[in-house]
Amino acid sequence: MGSSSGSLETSANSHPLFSFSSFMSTSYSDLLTSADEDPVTTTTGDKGAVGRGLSDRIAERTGSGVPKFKSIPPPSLPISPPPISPSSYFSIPAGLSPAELLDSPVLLSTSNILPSPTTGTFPSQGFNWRSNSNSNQQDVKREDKNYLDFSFQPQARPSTTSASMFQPSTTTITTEQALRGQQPAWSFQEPTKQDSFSSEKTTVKSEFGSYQSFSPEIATIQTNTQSNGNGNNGFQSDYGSYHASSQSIREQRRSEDGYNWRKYGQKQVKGSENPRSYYKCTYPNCPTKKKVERSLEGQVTEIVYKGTHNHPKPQSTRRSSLSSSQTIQASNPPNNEVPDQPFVAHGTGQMDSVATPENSSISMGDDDFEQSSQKSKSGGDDFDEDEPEAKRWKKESENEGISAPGSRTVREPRVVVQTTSDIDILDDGYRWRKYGQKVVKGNPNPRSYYKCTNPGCPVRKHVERASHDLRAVITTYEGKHNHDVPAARGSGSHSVNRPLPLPDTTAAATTNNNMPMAIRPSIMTHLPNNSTTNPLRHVRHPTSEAQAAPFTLEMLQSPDGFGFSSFGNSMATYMNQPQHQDNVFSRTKEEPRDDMLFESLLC
DNA sequence: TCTGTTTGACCTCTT
DNA sequence: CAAGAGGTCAAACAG
Repeated sequence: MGSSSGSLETSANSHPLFSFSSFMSTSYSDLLTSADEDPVTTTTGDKGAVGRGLSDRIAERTGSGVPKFKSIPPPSLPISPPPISPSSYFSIPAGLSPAELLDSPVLLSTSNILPSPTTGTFPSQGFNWRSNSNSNQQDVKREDKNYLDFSFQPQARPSTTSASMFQPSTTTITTEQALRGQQPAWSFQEPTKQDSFSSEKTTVKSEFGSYQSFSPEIATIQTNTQSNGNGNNGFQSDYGSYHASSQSIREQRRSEDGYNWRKYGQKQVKGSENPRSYYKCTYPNCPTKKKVERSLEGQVTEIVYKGTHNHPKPQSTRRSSLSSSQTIQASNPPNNEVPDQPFVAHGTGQMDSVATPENSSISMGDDDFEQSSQKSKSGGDDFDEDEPEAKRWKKESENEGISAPGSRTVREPRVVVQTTSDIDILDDGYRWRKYGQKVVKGNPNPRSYYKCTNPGCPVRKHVERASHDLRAVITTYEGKHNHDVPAARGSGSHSVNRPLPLPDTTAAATTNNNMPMAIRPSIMTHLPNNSTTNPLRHVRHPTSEAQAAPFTLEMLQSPDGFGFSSFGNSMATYMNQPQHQDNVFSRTKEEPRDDMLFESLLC
């Protein structure tokens, strides 16, 4: 994985498997038709089927149609695309689990994705994201169906999936964040077309909103780790093949992420109209849990994982096409300790169709290909998952201000998908356990609260995105580590990549660009020249010598506009927020506001 | 009968 | 210390 984001982007531009510019400047029908006709976008290898509708292909392969799932929403839900609001970032289609997006290669695209505010992790994966329409939704406009048939081929990269490309312990990935990462993944062919892009942003949102008209169950995220986009490397997704497997609907619904979950509770949380459901992994003694918030439309609005699976992904017949899965995993022996599953190549729209980033494996393709994406121990998470403290989920989130209460069809589309593990190896080298999250006054963005997991260490920190610029991540430290930086887990290179100690936290608070960039090993693997090529500059955290009191302001930004610039532009556009290139290139101009932000945060 | 979901009650933690 | 909120339990229920 020697590919830097630069090379990736270059590749993407050279081979715009998915040209966002064209995407934005043409009708979706044209685009998708074109995309379908474009051999490059054919990732299944079944080129003959590409140009046809999903339902056709399914019908052809299965002799019937798209299997109906338990929770197929009413056909053609007349959910109009949410109006764009300043706080609207993205709308996950009702059927397309945000987690799927989250776990989809799109969101894990390396080139320009924002790292987790806490981990600074840059998941990476070349892929194709193929989302298809439901044959059951015959009344859905063809155009929309075509749209759902698009492919993302954000970047070209070697077919080899490096285990270290992934960060099993990566946590707290929000859809917002992930989606921003997604944007640049759409291979912006011509930065000069940003204006047109901007002008189309509404369309983009609308189109995504149109997802809601589809049954999520048919959404297929197609993953392709191949660089050429021909999808011949075996890590392919094919909806038809996937459904050709004769697994039961129930089984599909239950274990889209490869794990089996049992719902053990549901609560109506304050500040949200969405009920929160609690799930446990059904594997004996597996401590993994997840909680899922769904909108009234059934749209997943938040998913928070807790814990790490202590078992391999179930290899039961419940999984589709076991053989393929086994094949993949044979080449990538499952980490029993931390099964991986970052991607769900084919989603059913069920919230179960998600993968825990910290335990992810690639669930790819027609045969439910699964590939342990993180075989290195860089994210091995050798922590004790069962320790008492991990038993709690403390105030994970309060999403007031995130979703607009009282409105079903026009609720704030900002979907926050959080995936957390109990303990994170953050990019500062220390291990942190998230113990809470809250939306604080003055900032609509939730603040993640972490504490150092080292026994007796009092250090805590909280991380949040600046209200004025989501690319700005503010990390506030409290206390001083009474221990050294823990040894890297499994990766000898980890220590090498440890963040450079900051002389003091003030420096950290004021540094924005060109700061030493601490990148986790996995990142390093594909961003060898991260200091210059990585689009995201995540300022280092203070070390044990410099955390006594302080606040650290971390800014995610691109000093050179490389990669990230397109990200910034795209994101700003996508978010429909007036933060364009100025923000991208002139972060320092906002520092005064950062001070103000701090003040507000301290209140 | 089994498995999973629902839901009210209870527990724990934070404020 | 109390109140409120979130998380979990477990009996009842459904398929």
